[in-house]
Amino acid sequence: MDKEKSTTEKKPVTQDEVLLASLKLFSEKGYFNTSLTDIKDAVGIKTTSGIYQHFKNKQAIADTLYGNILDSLSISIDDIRRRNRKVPDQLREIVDLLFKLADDAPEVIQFLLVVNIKEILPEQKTVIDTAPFNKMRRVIQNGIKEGDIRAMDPLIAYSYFFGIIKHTLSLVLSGDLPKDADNYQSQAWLAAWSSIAKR
Amino acid sequence: MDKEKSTTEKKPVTQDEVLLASLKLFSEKGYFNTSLTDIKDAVGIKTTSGIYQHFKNKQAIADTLYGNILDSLSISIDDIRRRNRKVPDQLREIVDLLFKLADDAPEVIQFLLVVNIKEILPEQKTVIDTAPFNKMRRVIQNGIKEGDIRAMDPLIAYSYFFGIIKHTLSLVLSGDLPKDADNYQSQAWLAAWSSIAKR
DNA sequence: GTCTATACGCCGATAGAC
DNA sequence: GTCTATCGGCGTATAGAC
Repeated sequence: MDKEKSTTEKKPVTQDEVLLASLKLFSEKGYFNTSLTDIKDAVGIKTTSGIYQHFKNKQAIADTLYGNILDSLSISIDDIRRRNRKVPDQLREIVDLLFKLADDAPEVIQFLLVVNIKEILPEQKTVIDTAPFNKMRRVIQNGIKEGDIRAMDPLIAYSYFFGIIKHTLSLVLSGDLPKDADNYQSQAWLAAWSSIAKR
Repeated sequence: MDKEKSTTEKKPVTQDEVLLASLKLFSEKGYFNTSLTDIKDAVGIKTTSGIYQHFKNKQAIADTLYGNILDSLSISIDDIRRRNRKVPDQLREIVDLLFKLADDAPEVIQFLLVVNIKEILPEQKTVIDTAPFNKMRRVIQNGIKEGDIRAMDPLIAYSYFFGIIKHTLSLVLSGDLPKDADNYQSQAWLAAWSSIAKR
């Protein structure tokens, strides 16, 4: 369980190393099953003290982790919206992104979808009140206005569309769907889009 | 959910009282944010010792809670399948049940959907490997065989159908969708069913 | 920035009287 | 079955030397 580095390497532990190791552990075992001792081991230092150089406490790690992930997601979505004019294309690329992340950086998606942020950080905003998710809702709102998506409460549309996407990703991450996310993407996109598209 | 304990008994704390209080706390604050002290307070005894009369440890509480909920769900689904011959009707009634529970016993749905059982009980089966969920999958399999549902991997169909249902219920439970679950039911059912129905 | 050392609160859990 | 009392331990966090 402990990954020791028998090699003697100097380790200036950076903030990013701590974040990376924590993300991995949190997504594998859960926040509450991860102690600072675990993190310190994963990072390769002898005591937990080094961690406190970068973070006030354990919560702060989860907090910045969460913030970073949301920020990067937010930026990606901005980029997608800039590059695509039509709403269906925008949504399609967002789905692309999420499925690609599920294969390439599963910890990120795991953290986003499975970890219950309210339980860890009671003061944090609900996922749904964060920048990237607001942007997704705005995309959907535009889709309704432009007539690509059926007239309905945007939040409901969001719920259907991402319900299918998230649930599929969840089953992939848990291993219940055995292949890579990539294999389920186009089908899932179609189902999700059909559930809100004007017919 | 609970075994019938239909009385107004006096002081002695029953197993069901502990289960009920724990369910409430777990679904409100999360398993790890709930201490035995919290449970003992909720139950109205002075020390945690009483709890150990009924349960070996804290995990055992969550374990039997989980088992009870799954059992009762399983029984309900059996009942639904017995009363309805056609697959769409069966699914419709399952959705009925889940939405009704979300309004009448939100803790139960919260526990089922939001609580990550693997984090609490690493030895437990995935939700998807439990009796009630297997039965739901079997319903879907039948639907495919009988031609009501499109030909596809049953697990994928499950993912789409319940992705929409679960996500909608999640948003209701979190308060992001402001009204009672009841208000979103028929629309959600239609979207979920359309996502897998033969067209 | 990393170490040694240490503090200490909280929680889960047990023993034994009533 | 509930109480009093208590224990061990883990996990978080700090102080201060290097």
